[in-house]
Amino acid sequence: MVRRRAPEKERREQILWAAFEVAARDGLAGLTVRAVAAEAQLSHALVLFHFGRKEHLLQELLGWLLATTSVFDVSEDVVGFPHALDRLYALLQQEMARLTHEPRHVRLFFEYWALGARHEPIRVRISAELERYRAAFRENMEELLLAEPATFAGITADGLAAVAVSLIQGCAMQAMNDPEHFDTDGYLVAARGIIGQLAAPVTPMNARNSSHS
Amino acid sequence: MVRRRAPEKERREQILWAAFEVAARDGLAGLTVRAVAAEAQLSHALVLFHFGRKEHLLQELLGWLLATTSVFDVSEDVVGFPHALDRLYALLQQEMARLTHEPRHVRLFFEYWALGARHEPIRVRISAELERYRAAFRENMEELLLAEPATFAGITADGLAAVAVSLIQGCAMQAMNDPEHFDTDGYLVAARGIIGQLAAPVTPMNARNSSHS
DNA sequence: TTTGTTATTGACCGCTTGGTCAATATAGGT
DNA sequence: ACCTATATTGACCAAGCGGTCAATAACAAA
Repeated sequence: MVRRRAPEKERREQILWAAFEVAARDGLAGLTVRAVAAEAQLSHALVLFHFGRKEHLLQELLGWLLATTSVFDVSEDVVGFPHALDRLYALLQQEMARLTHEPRHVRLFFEYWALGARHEPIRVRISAELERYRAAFRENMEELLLAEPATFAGITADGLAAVAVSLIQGCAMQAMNDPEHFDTDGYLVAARGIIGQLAAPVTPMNARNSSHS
Repeated sequence: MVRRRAPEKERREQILWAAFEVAARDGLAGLTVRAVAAEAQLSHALVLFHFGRKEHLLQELLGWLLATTSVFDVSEDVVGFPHALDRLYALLQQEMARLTHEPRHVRLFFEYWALGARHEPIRVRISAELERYRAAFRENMEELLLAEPATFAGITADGLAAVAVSLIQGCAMQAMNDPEHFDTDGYLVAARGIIGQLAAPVTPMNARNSSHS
């Protein structure tokens, strides 16, 4: 009926946003060309005109998701802390906060992860993103390892970074589908406590054996 | 063509197994009534005859998955160790091994988790399973907390159990889609190292400050 | 105004899906 | 052998899917 022409770039962004809305609401299973078109109030033929195939839309939505998600703005808030341990705390807390502020992005990421099992190009991109995620922690972990080489004999920075990523992913999985029953604060405290044991500077005050012997 | 009558229970199990094969191969998106029927070499009408609706098949497959998956046979191998920490090690290692021995079960569980976001009855069952999973660790964690209450001030057994579950889930997510690039052993060593810092019996040999001062 | 390019649409196609149903073959009790 | 139960099937249906295409409206350039 009412037709308004729009430049290609603008339309594509509009359609991608609509695709995200649909995927966030109905899951990737509900991401149909027609549903996206309805969300954007366009004809479904126009969506295919701009993206060629649904497959392209699916892949570009993943690109949009990875680009849009505010991953690891490590810069300002985190860098301030002098100690590596404090930066790790801040990093973890920041990521936990992101899980609760952008749950739809995180959830969609998990869905793409599952899709990646049977879809190689998507699997590759998801793996790369996870690797990028670990890399953001690795630097920090190397500092921790250097501080106390004897304690961490045999442990690699990669291993520790992977563990850090697990802490975030695992919290997301347990909390997202059951937010009122899962104690996110208790989780954060426990995670922080564990990390604290990792590399707390050894002084008489917090030395472990002060409570024994 | 060749028709053989089978008692209801037998047929249902046959169909459920076929459903698992299909879901493991093609994902829940590929779990169609017809695909299951083809896998079981039956007509698709027969599948609907025994399960009524696809919805029922989907739910019963989840039940089958949770029942079949060899979760937490804590009994024999683990109970043997006298120290809580060793039992925790064994538990973690056992679960890690399960991830690699039953990857299809684990992957399907993740897919049900994602589906649970828009499907309440499934979400409820998944949440319950995760809770059950945490409970298996909680008992162990309480022992650790009792051993050194000062070190873990403010930390709850629930929080620690959730962290333990995260270690397993996170490892699965990072490793499953990228097994040759992810260092599972390094992960396990790191996780074990972290836990070791948690509550290792304090002796001159492994006391942390032995490398300092 | 005319012309040419392109964004947009509705109609259409072939295919797959979940689900129903009458017809039929099978087994067990008598 | 007959009869009743039910397990099993192929045919059918409406709905929704991705994708194609000719027709058309909007816009910029001439």
